[in-house]
Amino acid sequence: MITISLDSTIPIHDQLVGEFRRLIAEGRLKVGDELPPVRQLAADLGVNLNTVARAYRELTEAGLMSSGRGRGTVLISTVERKGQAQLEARKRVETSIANALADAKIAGLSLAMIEAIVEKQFEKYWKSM
Amino acid sequence: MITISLDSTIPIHDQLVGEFRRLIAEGRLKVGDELPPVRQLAADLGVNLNTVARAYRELTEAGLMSSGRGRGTVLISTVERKGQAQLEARKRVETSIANALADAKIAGLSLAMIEAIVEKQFEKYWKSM
DNA sequence: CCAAAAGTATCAAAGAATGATACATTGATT
DNA sequence: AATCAATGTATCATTCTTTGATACTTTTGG
Repeated sequence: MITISLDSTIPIHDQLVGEFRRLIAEGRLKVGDELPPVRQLAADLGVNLNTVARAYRELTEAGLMSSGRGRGTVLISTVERKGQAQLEARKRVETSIANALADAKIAGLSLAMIEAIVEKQFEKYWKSM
Repeated sequence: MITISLDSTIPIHDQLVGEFRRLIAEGRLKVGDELPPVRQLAADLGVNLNTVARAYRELTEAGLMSSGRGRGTVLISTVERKGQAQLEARKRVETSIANALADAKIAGLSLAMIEAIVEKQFEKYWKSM
């Protein structure tokens, strides 16, 4: 369900945050669902428990999860509409899309193929709504 | 023409590579165009010349630029269709798009707004072709 | 009430990014 | 041809980030 790349240049905790946000956006994680304990997920992935804990902390600070000693970590929201966060999100998404499309174009992918990729992702997140 | 954020979590040399790839994809950098000397761009941006040099080196290793002492750095290609690079690019683009859309959805952006953002970027790169 | 399980805190170690400085090569000017 | 300025490159130090090892605290279940 969660996959990471140990030899990627992007930090593991960032990858983990991305994976969980993906699961949330896909609707495969619902409010009330419990996340695996940090030790268990860390062991499964072969990383340190602090790395997983950091990901959980960032998700918690984003208002998506709630963590507590002994209690575990649970999803409490699937959206973070924190006031002006939407404006920042807009810019962030814009540059992410721009970078991805530039990457694709320079790699020589055809316009049709790129459109297919984008369409596929849209359907993944908004098909059943 | 090139803008970076000094307090972003993403490394400056990565930002620079992204900026140049964007300029290439937009068609604002053409084959034969010379890039600014590392010292000049570094001074303009307020960073170390090694940071710029590293970005140039990565772009050179990608087959897009050609650098040499005394000569400077020049754009030699706008595409890198290195055999199996397209397959890797496909995956990379797919996860980039997935992450961006998940980010947007969780931030509470409307589907219409996200579609507008994506459409705008497509036009930027493929309008005049 | 106790023990197991969970997240948290602290500190060390490893690695990456950035900076300071010196070097080597090219090209233009004379 | 000689020289010099301009350019990328190499080397090393420094700072910051990430990751790891370990101990601590809190909750829950029996």
